[in-house]
Amino acid sequence: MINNHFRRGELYSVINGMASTAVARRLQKNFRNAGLDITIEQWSVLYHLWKEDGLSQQELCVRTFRDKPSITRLIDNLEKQSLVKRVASPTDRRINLVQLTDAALELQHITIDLANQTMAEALVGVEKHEIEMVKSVFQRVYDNLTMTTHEVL
Amino acid sequence: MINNHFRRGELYSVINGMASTAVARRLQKNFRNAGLDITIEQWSVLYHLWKEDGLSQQELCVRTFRDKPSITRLIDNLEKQSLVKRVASPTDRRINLVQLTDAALELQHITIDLANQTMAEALVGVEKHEIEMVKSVFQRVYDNLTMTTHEVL
DNA sequence: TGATATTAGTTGCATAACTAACTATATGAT
DNA sequence: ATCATATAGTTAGTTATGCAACTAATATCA
Repeated sequence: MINNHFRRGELYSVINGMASTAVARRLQKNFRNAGLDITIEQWSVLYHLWKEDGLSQQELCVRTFRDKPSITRLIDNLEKQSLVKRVASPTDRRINLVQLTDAALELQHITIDLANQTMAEALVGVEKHEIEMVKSVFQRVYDNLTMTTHEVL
Repeated sequence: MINNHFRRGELYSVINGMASTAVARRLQKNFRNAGLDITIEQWSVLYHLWKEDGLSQQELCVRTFRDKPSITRLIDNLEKQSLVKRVASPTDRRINLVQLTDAALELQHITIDLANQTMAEALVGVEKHEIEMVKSVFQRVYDNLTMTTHEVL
């Protein structure tokens, strides 16, 4: 019974443990070795802006699964490094549109190559269908938790 | 080609994104709602001590995938809350053995139940064999990265 | 034995996370 | 038009993470 408890308790560490920590650290190290002075968290924000420039901070919260203060400070730090700038929305002055600078556009290909390379290293010996299954499981986990959150609130 | 890049880049967010964030937040919220004033990181340390009490800080680093300063400060905070105490090893005075207090022993069943309950919510609609596959994939990812780390260093 | 290297743990610094409380702007109801 | 409410973003406080540099204790070996 205790054994059963522990086995299930370990599921948390599976989802939130060794693999994600190891991948994050390796990606950060690969950035650093390439002389890139950005964190993976900053990179993940840039990543969404490369897909669609000029997103609001609120929209970045949704897409990166972060809360508002986290995005505020990530944008602060990205702005310090002149990688993005905040531009007030012309139609709603509450909204900051976050826009990439030329410096950030230059980082795109290098960093995405590094991310691909890192994931390739990480996924040696993992089949395509296994990756799809992990994605699908995680999508269900996310849906389970966010849907019940809304119910509960 | 850019599309291909982006699709692969997204793998990082799969491993380190929505699902793990959502599970961590839910577990933390469930602790809080139960009046438990510990963080999930503190809980993850206690979890390993419940399995084996009196581990050294170094051993806790290995088991929780954290670096030494992280463990130092987690133990600091756990000690402030009187959940663990540091005891110098009798055979090697460099080593701190971390021992659970009675207060921590009392938390064990409640928090493990909450973790089980949280994982049960998270895993609704996920088959046992899918969980096993995720575990297996993550183990390979971890091995890939830690083995090449040692090679490289 | 004595110099050197290794190991365990701590401290300082920067970034990031969550919560709660706040400001400013916009929306809606009366 | 006005007052209440909702939304976008910021600030403050606590905890956590990673790296680098440090101290203290032990191990190695010449």
